[in-house]
Amino acid sequence: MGGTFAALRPLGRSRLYEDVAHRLSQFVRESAMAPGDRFPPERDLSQQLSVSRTSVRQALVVLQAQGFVEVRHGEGAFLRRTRGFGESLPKLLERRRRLPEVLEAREALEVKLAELAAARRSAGDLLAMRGALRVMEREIRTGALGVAGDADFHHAIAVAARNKVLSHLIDEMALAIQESRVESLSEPGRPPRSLKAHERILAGIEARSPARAAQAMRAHLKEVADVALLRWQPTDGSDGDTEE
Amino acid sequence: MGGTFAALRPLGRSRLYEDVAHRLSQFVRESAMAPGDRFPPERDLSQQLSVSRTSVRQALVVLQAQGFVEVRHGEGAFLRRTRGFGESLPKLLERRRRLPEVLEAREALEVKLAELAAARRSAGDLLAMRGALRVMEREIRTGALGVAGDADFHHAIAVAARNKVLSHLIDEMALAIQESRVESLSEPGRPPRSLKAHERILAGIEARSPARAAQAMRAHLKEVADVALLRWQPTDGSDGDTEE
DNA sequence: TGTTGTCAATGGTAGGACCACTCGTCCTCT
DNA sequence: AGAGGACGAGTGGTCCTACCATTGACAACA
Repeated sequence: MGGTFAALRPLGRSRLYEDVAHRLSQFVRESAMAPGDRFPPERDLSQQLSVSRTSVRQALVVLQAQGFVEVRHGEGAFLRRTRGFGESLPKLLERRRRLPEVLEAREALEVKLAELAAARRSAGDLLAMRGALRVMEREIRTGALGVAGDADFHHAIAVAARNKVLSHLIDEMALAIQESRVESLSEPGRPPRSLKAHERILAGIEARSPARAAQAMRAHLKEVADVALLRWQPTDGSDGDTEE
Repeated sequence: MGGTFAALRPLGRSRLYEDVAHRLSQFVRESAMAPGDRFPPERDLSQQLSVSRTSVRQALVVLQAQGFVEVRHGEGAFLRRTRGFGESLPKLLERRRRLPEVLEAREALEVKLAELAAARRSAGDLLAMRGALRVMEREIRTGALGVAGDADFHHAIAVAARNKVLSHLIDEMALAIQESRVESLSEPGRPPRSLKAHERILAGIEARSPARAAQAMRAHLKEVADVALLRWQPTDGSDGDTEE
């Protein structure tokens, strides 16, 4: 195939509204806007950036969905918060190298979820968890990795924790976590031990012991992290981010 | 003023693209779409929903920014994940009554941040934290609550933790946390004790002791939660959500 | 058989028209 | 002079239409 030429890489054009959003984030910084301040009118932005109003609006719609701006009909668009303006989690997670950070965040959330689940779980929640483990067990017995049962189990815990905010946060990282899950369970001999770990977590939740459940979850994720990190550390070194 | 009539409440019209996004989430559920499946073309959706293509596109842009769909030029829009489809954290947090959930999520994240900060903080990070506490101390001395210094301190910890994913998650909740911060510091006698708690956290981070830092943060947030919850519990009872 | 050109399907952007909401201004009536 | 209301400019919300850009499939061709 010969050499790979950097100049001939895919060229992946970004969407215009993303560029606009990026420009707006620059504007926020450079003009030292503070929360509550108003943005220039859409028509002005459209003209100054030489793009259609449509594109400006799409950018604003995104920024609003992310909670960075608030658009009020008849009044204008206002800055809500400055920190991390324009950065979205999906974008952040798509850039690889994030593995260690994802695992740390996952631990923070899932340990708490397990703790809460132990305190609040209903009988139905336990049923869901047991069902998930049975699925995982059957998967493993038939030679599969057990990713489906694994995912179901953790999700059942999230449900049992009765906290939509935490559930939402873990869902936001779902794709990235799924990757690390597959990664981890692909390690020879890992699935059965993972199943055992899950059973210990379940035991803690079943016994309504937040401390035990949390501890078991922490230990479980610690193992996952160790397996995953061994694979990714060597490739690492610099961060890979494109800072300005 | 007489009685309040539910039928005459502000009428707050939602934006059309939000309705469209909501319809799409219904569609995802009812048609039992699975990740990877393709949505109908924009033009079709536009016609079937009797809205302009513009509105459909805005909805898709939002869903894409939230990581629920992936739109590929020339191919179509594809479902990425199903869980929590269409729900956004800002929307979730705007609906009040979320206080307890926010505090639980905050604890999960900040305890981990403190732990990581203790392991990774640089000398500069310590400077930032001390600076924040000095600001808070001066605020209190001049009769203010110390919210600015408080916020700065926690942010300095997030920076020192060197984890952009966790930082991003905490930033997403920044507004809601700020509310609880004000709430908490408004309690008579609270600011000075909060300052003391911060100093204990700083001591743990300074000593590079993740365990102590985490424990101090946990204790601090426990106090915050106790103060806040006493005020909100009475009003509580049902969840306040509008489930279908 | 493999290569290439073509075309239909689909998303991306532009521009203009018009509607809806907000707020300040100015006029009118008392 | 003050209160109330009419009006209009500014700004976001939606629609429509045309056209560009990318992709994938299929047919035509060598």
